[in-house]
Amino acid sequence: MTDQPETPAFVPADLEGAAVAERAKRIEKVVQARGAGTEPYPVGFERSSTCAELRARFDHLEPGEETTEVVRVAGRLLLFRDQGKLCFATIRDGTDSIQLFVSRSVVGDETFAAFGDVDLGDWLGAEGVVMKTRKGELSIKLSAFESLAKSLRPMPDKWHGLADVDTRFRQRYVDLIANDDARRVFEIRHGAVWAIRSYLHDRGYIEVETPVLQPIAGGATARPFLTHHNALDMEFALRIAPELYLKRLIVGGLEKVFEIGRVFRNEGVSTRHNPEFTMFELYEAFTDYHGMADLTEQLIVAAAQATIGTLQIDWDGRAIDITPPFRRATMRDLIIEHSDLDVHPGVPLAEMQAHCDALEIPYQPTWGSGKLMLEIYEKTTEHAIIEPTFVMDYPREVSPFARMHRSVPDLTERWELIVNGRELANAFSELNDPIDQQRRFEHQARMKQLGDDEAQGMDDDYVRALEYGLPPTGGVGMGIDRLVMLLAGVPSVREVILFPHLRPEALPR
RNA sequence: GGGUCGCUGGCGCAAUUGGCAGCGCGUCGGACUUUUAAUCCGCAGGUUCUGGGUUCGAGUCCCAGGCGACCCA
Repeated sequence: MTDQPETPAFVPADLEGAAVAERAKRIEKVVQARGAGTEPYPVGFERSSTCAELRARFDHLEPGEETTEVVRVAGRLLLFRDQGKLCFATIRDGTDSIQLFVSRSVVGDETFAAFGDVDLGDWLGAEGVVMKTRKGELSIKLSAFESLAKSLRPMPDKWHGLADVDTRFRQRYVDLIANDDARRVFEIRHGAVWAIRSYLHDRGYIEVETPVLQPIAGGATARPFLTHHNALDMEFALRIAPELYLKRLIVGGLEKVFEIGRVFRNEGVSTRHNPEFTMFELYEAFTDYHGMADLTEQLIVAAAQATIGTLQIDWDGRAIDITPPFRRATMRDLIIEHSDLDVHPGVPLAEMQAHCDALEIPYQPTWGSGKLMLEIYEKTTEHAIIEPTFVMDYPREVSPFARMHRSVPDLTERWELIVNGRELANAFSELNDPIDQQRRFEHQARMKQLGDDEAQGMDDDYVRALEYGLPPTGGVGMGIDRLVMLLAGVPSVREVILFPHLRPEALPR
């Protein structure tokens, strides 16, 4: 420590005007506290209880009742109500909040004056007996307190909170301090992930971790982030999906595996897309895409019940019922419902292109009828599906890892689960014929050569794994972020990611 | 990538046709021993995102840029 480490000569670039003065004033309090022999950032504080524990234990007290139990609590100062010789302060810890009852006649003039010097946002440790005020508010009757961490920055508006979305996401710590809703969303997120893990653990699925750095980014259609391994002097991609590694594990005899992990896709940032997001993928031998649909329904129900306790969801002003079974309908039938067009991959290309022209859908000359069918579906149908619906049987052309349909040519055994017009999950009966897989990789490689930079790269080792034998397998992937959006009822993926990616902050000169 | 909208004290928001930049919270000072966004009195705090332009005069109109939101591709 130097002689005057607190000297406010350094002013952070984001501060101007009154904020600079406010910060300087608080730094001065730090200096004065140290001068008086008190450390504003002490090494620790031994607390006896959390706010939630106290509320559970002493909720029964009558208004005006006082116990003799001395407790020690710690929390951030949120509200301060000064009554002259008596003041009330609300502090919050990670569990709940509680009121401090601070009387000059109880704590003495010196401590009372010191307590008047605290600022909203400070972390405080408090000691006192548990009581209820005459108005019935559970409180700690303060006998002593100490600063646990002096806050140098002013809190946002105590009533309106922090509304500026830019600041909310860039300074999520402030958002979490000020906005109850922000904390609620991340509690739901935790609960949903925990519920999924718990449900699967109870049924014998094992959780694994597979490489994030991959020589070939496969298993999904997306542009990867590329990076360089110095020692090996080779390029790696950050994974766009764990899929191909998880299926290698099924080959290895792990019959029920899943992974919850970050995947990376090199695309724009928007309300719906973050370049890194959390994917849940699961593979299970001796089942198929119907089995995956049953399981997915159960996982969503488990996540909902563990977090919001209901299957009736209000998503952005729209009522959605997620009570299973969800509707299951083929893509072909759904397109007929929403557009009166009966299209499928067997329709001649020229006819499909004419449909696209009529719908003003742009397309590449290399695209076949299957890809055009998907385009027509996305344009006419997907956004109109509100209630949870498994859209079954995707064209083979757009499903390079799904197994051929057992009875309909040119289709695959694949579904996507659509809720409120958005894709929530995606599943297949997995392709396990190594010769077929080899051909599909070759087709993808040709598309890549023709300029499709989202086409799959050839993965020889994956084909080699299939040659050892992948048993009949069902697989499903679900976007955790989107599931949390559904459960929390929020419209933007940024609301469910603690630190979403934004353009670099523009600081004043 | 295109279109529309937004950016005003630390935070939340006003400002009629282009005419003295205001209010609430917070800060600072004062009153108050059972408050609940405490209340009451008073003070301070602004290069209206940045840079140009039009004008006697710009938060407001025009051009360019930055960041964000919404819609479209």
